[in-house]
Parts: sequence; structure tokens; C-alpha cells
Amino acid sequence: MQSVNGPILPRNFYARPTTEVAHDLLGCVLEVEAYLGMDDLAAHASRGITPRTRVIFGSPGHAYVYFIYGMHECLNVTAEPDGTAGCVLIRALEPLAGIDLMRERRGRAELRDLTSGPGKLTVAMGITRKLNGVDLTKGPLMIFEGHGRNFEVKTTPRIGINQCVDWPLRFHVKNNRFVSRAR
DNA sequence: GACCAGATTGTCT
DNA sequence: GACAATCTGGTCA
Repeated sequence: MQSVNGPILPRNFYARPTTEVAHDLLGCVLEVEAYLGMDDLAAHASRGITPRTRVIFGSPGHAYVYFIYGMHECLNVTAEPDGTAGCVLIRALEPLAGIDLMRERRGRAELRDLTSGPGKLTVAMGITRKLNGVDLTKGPLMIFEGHGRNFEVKTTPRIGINQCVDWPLRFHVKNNRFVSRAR
């Protein structure tokens, strides 16, 4: 796999408030949603620690991969200091490397269709629950620093939830053609 | 373009 | 047993 970006994001990038981590991930990825702790009823972590949510309460900078709707897997990164719940859902990114492989896995040629949604990008990148709990500062899955921040950030409510529907915790790069589309 | 229904299984009550 | 942080393909316009 070709490396197209700067250094790997360090642990202390993730050990901060979830909304800050979400906001600052823009530029590395294009669209994110923040899911907080006990007060955020839309977050899996609001139910407390279960076998599934254990990772969210653990060390920052790890992958939380969950299975949803019987057929989709979604990638999150954990935030907040160790012991505090918080994670960031990666909703969209721009395909930069391995595009042919992504097309093969997705069964689609259109570049915009490869990673413009949380369920899509996990398929395109080959991410499964086997990667649940892996350390994002070490690999095999990593997030690299972006190329600067000369873009406008758009903040909106989150998509596809039934609780806390008004909370402005979705962040994406304005006018970018690779972000997902709300129904 | 908008809107709708179906697929399919892990997780928790 | 209900429901879910989604996607796709269909219909209609």
C-alpha cells in the first residue's frame, strides 16, 4: 500500500475531547460524526460497558468497528483519555491509493461511490470486525496527518439516529463531492 | 431529482 | 423479540 500522507497521528491527538478529535480529523478524512458518553443517547456508549462497547471506554486511538443492519460494518476511532467514553464515526473519505482494489471490492467503478458513506468505506478498505480494538498508531490500520486546513468546515446534525437528533456533531468539509448524502 | 421498501444478523431487553 | 450510527435498486416525476 502506497503512503500518500504525512506522519501517523500520535496517541495524544486522540486523547482529547471527542468533538475536538472529530473536528481535527477533517483534512485526514472528509466527514465524521462525534459520539459522546453517557449523556449522548445516540451513542452506543450511553448503555454503559458491554462486550461490544468495551473498546469505546478503553484507550484512545483505537478502532471501534461494529456491525449494523445485518450487513454493514462501520469504522470509529476512540477518543478521550483512557477510561472515558467517546468515539468518532468515519463517514466518508477521499480514495487516494488502492483505487482499483476499492473498485473491485465495491463492485462499482464510480469514484464517488467508493467511500461516500460509513458502510461503503469499510467495504472499499477491507475493514471488518477483525480490526475491532486495533491500535491506530501502529497498524495495520492507521490514520495519517492531512495536508493542511485550507477548507471550510460544515457542522450539521448526525444522520440515521433517533436520539439527540438535533445535536450538531456531524462535521464535514464543505462543498466536497465525496461526502455522503443525507436521505 | 425525490421517495420507498427490502435485505439480514449482532446486540441487548 | 425488537431494533439498529446503512445501502441499493426500484418507481415516479
